[in-house]
Amino acid sequence: MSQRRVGIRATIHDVAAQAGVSKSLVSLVLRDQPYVSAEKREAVLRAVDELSYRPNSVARSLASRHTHTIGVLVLDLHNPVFVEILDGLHSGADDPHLTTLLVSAGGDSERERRLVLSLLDLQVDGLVLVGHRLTTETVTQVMAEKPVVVVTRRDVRRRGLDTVCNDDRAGAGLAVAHLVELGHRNIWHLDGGRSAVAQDRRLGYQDAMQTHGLGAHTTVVGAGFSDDAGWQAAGAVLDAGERPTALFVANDFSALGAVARLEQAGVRVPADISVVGYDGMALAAMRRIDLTTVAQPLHAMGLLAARMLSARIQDPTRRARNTVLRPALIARSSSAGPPATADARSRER
Amino acid sequence: MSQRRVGIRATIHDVAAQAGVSKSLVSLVLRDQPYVSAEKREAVLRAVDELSYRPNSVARSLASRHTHTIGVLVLDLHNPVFVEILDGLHSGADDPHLTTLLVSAGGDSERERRLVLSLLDLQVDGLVLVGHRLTTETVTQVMAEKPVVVVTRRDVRRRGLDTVCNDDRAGAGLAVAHLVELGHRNIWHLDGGRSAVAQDRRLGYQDAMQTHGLGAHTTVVGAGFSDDAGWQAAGAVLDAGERPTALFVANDFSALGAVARLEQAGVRVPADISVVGYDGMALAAMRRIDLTTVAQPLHAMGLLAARMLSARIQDPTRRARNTVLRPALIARSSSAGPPATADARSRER
DNA sequence: CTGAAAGCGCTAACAA
DNA sequence: TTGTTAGCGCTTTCAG
Repeated sequence: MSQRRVGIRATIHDVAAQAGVSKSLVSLVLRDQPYVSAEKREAVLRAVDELSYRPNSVARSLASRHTHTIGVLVLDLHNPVFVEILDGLHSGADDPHLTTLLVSAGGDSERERRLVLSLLDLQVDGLVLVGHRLTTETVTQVMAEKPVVVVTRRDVRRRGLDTVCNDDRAGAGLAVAHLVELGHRNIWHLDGGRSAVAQDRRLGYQDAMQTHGLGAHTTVVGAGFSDDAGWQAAGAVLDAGERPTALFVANDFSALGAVARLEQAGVRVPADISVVGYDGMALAAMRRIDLTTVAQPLHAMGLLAARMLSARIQDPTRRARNTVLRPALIARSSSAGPPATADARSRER
Repeated sequence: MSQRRVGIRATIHDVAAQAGVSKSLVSLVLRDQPYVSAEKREAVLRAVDELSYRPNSVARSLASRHTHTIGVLVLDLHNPVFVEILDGLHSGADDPHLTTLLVSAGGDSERERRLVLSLLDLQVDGLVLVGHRLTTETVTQVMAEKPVVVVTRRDVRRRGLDTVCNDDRAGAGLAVAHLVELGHRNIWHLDGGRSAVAQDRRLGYQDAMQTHGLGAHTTVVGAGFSDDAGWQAAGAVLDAGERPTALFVANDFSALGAVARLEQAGVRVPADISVVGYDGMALAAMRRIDLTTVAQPLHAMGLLAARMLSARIQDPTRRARNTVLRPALIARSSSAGPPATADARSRER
């Protein structure tokens, strides 16, 4: 048995020596190529086992020009929405020979750029951007090197860029329809700010209000996507002369902040004001929270992104698709009918 | 100007040709080595720029035997506790030349093993395990190849394994002390199950109760680390003949589940029963939640792990440390004094 | 079926 | 200072 220093990995060379064959033969066996005699194959496998040999994937990549590795940039690991997309991504990339490398810069554009370039330098076979703050220029540059799929954003439009999103406008429509169906008419929107996603949800809200003949009640209060933003905006709602009976909030976190503010002011949810969020993060289903929300098909989005990427890696000439998935409303205990008015109460008798 | 096919990256060879120097000279310039004349350096840099050359780090690693890359295995990205540790890790590894590769298998031991081995095959310079479900055997095998730091677990004890944890027993003591100080005597514990961490917190609770002369009230209800586990266990508490005035729960998620169950039964928190969690995840600070908790210094733990790893990469012979950080109690609105008894009320006059 | 030989793109002595 | 020469560990023709 050949003697090796501890801590130093055996190489294909050691295995070849141990098995009494050539390097190439070992390589063939390891890559499951046909045309290797049973005896030799067995000898090689035995040597591999004895030496606990594992191929050096750096060397392998250098020679073979592909790494069986995909890189994933995540905008923000603190946001469960993205993490749930990652779950889908993992189930769509469950080939045991495929390694998924995650990277995140917490939304810092410059750091994101560096990380993505590092991934490229590591020769990943493709990239998934689960949300990002990259410049259009950087995205273009990256696409020129490797296949890229973008999830949740569709504002960066480039020929050849695959995207997976949910239909934010339609989703906002679902929220409004749900509330209208419960009997609400005075429905306000706490918006998400200036991002493309926030804008779509706002437009969806406005459209839907119009459609339901509620144009006169359309009211947008500036908020944001954070707990705190929802808290502040709800404060503004409370200060308004006339109060709505329902709030459609741009995302779940903000909705939670809004609920907290309302309850703190003694306004009951949903008895006095109903609240509907957006995203459908698993957290919203927690018993303590139990928020009605428009759920994006997060898992499906991740899964699809993984499939689109591998299709593109297989066939780089494949035509890029912009896939838009339909969200679904999940009714929970933060929404109910509007408080009965004296008028309504008398009619109920 | 040399002609290259699109989509194909320039190599050091192209740069050398373009600049009219040798490959080695380019390499020297790129690695900021001294002893390169200003003119040549400039010529190289210009060529690099013109060709948008970026070194292939796979080739670089193969030749130089190190990758400037560290691998991080995360037990569960859905748990904010781990994500907050990651934040610390990133700030401790903020060298722009260092890339941190994240990998997660959602607690699947076998997949974790494969991922960690992949990372090793990619020749990462070191590994951080932020929670893990690896067997002791796998950890030992991994340590034999590269420096490893384990965060949050200290049950796998190996010479040469660095670990960073918080002091769970002391933390449990803080929770009990807080409640005792508020006037509680009948304090129960909803535990976290059989893991080493859960056990430490349980033991810490039991010790502390003893210390405060409350041994007779010591009651442990089996629960777990999830929202749902807390919900169930709180149900059991409600069904008990005599009820405690305070609950110390094994972690924040479980505590949230418990609070939800109590409130659903009309038991007010903290008016009727106080609840203290453990971990100090940022989520617990959300307005809607506002949970009193024993906070681990998550950021510091991550930061420290990063520093320990780089120290170990620098000097592999460095003696391993088992660092235990002190947690701190954060009082929020889920804890208050016990409900005044008739007796106490009369005394208050 | 098997082995020899030529790289993959870069670093690292060693000369010059 | 700069260029030449060997590899790093593996894959991949191409003979045999």
